Amino acid sequence: MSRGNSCVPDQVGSAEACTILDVLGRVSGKWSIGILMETAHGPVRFTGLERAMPGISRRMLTLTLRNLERDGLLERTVHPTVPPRVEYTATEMARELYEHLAGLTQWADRHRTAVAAAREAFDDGAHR
Amino acid sequence: MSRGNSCVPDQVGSAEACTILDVLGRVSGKWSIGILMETAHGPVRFTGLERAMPGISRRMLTLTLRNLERDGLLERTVHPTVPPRVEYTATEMARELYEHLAGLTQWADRHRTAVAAAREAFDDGAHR
DNA sequence: CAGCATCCGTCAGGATACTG
DNA sequence: CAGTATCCTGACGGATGCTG
Repeated sequence: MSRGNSCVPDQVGSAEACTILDVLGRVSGKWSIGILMETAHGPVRFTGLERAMPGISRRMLTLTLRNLERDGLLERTVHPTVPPRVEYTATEMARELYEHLAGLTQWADRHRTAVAAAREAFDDGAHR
Repeated sequence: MSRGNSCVPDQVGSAEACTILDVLGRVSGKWSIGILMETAHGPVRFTGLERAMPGISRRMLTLTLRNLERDGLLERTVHPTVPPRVEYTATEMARELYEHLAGLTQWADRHRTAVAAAREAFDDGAHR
């Protein structure tokens, strides 16, 4: 999903589609949602997040945190101690967003078997 | 977003995060949502979709249609006439999904200015 | 501890030509 | 008309080493 989407307006229903794409772009990264979930219930430190998201690289953790902070979804608090201590917390806005995402989860749960069946049927009939 | 996500289970809240990522993966493509909107209210032909989505390439139109069909979100009907005539319609499942996506649009609308402000503040303080 | 810099592989997606 | 087949580019994301 490209950031900086300029959303050209001469398209049927584009305004709505672009808005959705815009917000999806904010959370469709591989780690964004996990981090939002992790920070939803209070401050978490950098290392804490690293442990909570097995497999994430330092680079991606930093990048994802920066993007979420930039959009106002995460609050970053630096305690000027030594060693440094940085805490991340999801903003109210982010928690609201998560509520809507939960709606998608419910949809997925309801139609899980239907989707699986459709896939099987499709992949099945394909190579024949 | 990688398809075929195996969703390793030894992660905090991973089940939920994976479910969301899974459904997001289905619609976070550049054209998926636009096509779902276009086909939500009745059958549309290939060329019709091509016209309705300015900028899309034949390749991406075909790929997106195939993926949506594979997941059971689109129904593909071939009329064996000459010239060929193929029609696509969103399934009931897809229309339900779109309802939930609309929730995201509302969130975006409510927080549009807040997000813009956060970005400006962030980008502003960055190079100083 | 909490990062930034660098290199590199993979893949979504664009452009274009060809076909049943 | 409705695709398939190639080629190509850029963005996303992984691995690793260095630092205030």
